[in-house]
Amino acid sequence: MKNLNEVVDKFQEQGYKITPQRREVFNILVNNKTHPKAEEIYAELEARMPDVSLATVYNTLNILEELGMIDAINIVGDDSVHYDPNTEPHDHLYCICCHRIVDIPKDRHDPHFSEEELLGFRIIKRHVTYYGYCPNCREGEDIQ
Amino acid sequence: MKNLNEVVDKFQEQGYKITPQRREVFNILVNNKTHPKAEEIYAELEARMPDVSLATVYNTLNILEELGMIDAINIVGDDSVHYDPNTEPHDHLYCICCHRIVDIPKDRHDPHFSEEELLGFRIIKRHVTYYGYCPNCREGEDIQ
DNA sequence: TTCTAGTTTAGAATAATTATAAATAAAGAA
DNA sequence: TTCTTTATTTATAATTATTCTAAACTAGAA
Repeated sequence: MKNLNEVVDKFQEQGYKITPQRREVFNILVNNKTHPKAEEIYAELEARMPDVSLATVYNTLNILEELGMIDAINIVGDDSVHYDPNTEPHDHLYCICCHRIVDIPKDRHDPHFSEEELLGFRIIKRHVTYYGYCPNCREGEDIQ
Repeated sequence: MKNLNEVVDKFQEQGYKITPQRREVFNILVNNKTHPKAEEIYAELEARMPDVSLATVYNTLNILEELGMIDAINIVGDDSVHYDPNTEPHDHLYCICCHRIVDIPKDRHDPHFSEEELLGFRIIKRHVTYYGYCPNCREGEDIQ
């Protein structure tokens, strides 16, 4: 999800209508690096469209995921799904302390998976998440 | 969780009592390779102890996790937590079709992560999950 | 402008998990 | 063994994230 038009086109192409609510969700997600959950997107959306419903957010996210425009991420110890508008394969860092999710630049580590078969499985995608303490939360390091 | 005594000792060492319910949960988990969720453990437990409560299962699992005797796993598209009594670092394969989780033998792939720092994060653990179709579900391959 | 099918909305329903508080039982001490 | 203390179990209520429902609404084609 790099730009609005790309998403709008894909929606229309698939017979989904473009509503102001959906357009605003798209705006929130395009180039968003924060890996928000539905509730967070709803909070931001509600600030701009007071009468919007949470169900609409879920509905839009589900379609976006189905169309492959966002990825769902889940994190051990966090019971809501986070969404990532960057669907290029990349890994994540999660801070156990402040609960941030951070992208790991693709070139940065572990040359990325490219097999399409493993133990007889036909592989579709791979999720890699590192759990740890982010630079901010490491202050006073020896505490944790 | 390779054997009962190991778990029983650790519980007592930490001041937790050993009840028949807990002992039975341990039995279900020791050497279990199926990555069960609470509900599944409860079903098996109930067959042996009809009056047991689901809350006891959750309570026991939470302590086991806190003591590092099992790991929680979560899977995109599956909203319950699965538990892995094998706490040696290893990766997972998940079948999108039949929802099985399978261990990837450690030697089998991707020499395992050993860094303890990445982008300023102090890393505690890493989760790697491959999503795909297992050998059984691949039959009639071109369907999916 | 009209029409229709898809969408939004509020609220109910569902599912996984945690919290509560009374009844019970483990395990150490007498 | 029995007593005592404190943790545990149980049933049930509460909570949280998400999905469902059905009536009201609207995008977009004709």
